[in-house]
Amino acid sequence: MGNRDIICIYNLIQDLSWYFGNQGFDGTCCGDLTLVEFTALKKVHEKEEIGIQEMGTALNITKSGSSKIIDRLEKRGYVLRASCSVDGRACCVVTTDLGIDAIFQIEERYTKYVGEMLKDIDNTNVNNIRDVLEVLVAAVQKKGFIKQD
Amino acid sequence: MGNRDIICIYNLIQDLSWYFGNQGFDGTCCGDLTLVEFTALKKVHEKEEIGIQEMGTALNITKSGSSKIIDRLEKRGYVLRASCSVDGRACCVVTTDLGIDAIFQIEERYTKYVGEMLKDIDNTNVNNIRDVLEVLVAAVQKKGFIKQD
DNA sequence: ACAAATAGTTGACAATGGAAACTATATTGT
DNA sequence: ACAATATAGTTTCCATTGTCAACTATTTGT
Repeated sequence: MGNRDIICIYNLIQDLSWYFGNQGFDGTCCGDLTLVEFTALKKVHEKEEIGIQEMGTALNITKSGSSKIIDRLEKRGYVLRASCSVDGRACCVVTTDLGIDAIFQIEERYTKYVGEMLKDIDNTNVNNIRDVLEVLVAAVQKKGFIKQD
Repeated sequence: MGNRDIICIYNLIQDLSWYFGNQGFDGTCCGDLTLVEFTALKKVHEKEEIGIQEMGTALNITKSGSSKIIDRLEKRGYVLRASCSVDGRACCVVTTDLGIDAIFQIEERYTKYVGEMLKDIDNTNVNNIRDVLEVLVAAVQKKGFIKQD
């Protein structure tokens, strides 16, 4: 496994990420949400219910930051802070119907973009792309966030 | 080409991007630089010399933002604003040796991370990963930043 | 029951990037 | 050639955002 290949892979991932990261948008990124807000919303939806701190950990954000992101989502009516039946200190954040709608709409927009992006690629290769991305995401999730040294 | 595949691919790219984007770091992301600063530095290096506005366009940032990012890089001694021989209004931003060093060091750190991440994957598959990422990056660059509507 | 730990909130703060006004140089039209 | 306009970059003002640390309210351990 040549080191050059790895450097190359790293650079490609970073290039790709730029387009799907904070700066990769003209105008608003995700409807009326920022990328962090949208990512948080998706995470809430994925987990069905989630605590504030758990949310922060999942997104690599402090619990204080996480609390404020949930504030913003709640203000727009996309999530609710339900109280947790087993622990009086904790929140169970859950998505509302409006929140689920928002996810679908934003996903649709992105999917349109990705679809156009890949329109000249045939089925077999699209499957290969999906498989490779699955491997990469699994690997990166297993390894966790990039630590300082 | 099923729509489900596309949604899936989109979600995977976004997941992957999170780890290589702004939030995907514990502590500082790129030595003493932020991700935007590092990306800008790499772009200057790649282009040999680049104007402030061109930089902004490449990164999808306003020229005002771009100017400030270059300020920060110049303050650390990583780039220089040279005057442009053909246009007295323009800057030719160029990297210094210190800047090139910084790129190498940061790249090394990331490469170590990616190498560990992929250590259980054999050569053939690593090549496949590289090829797929090349296709994706080419496609996304061709399509450009995600527009509103 | 009391001390320590934990979940979440809040206020103060620093960093960052955009909009718009500004300076200086280039280009264009007559 | 010269006035008008366009363009590259800078700067000021501003809103947004996320962190730190202090705080409240529960829960857990002994």
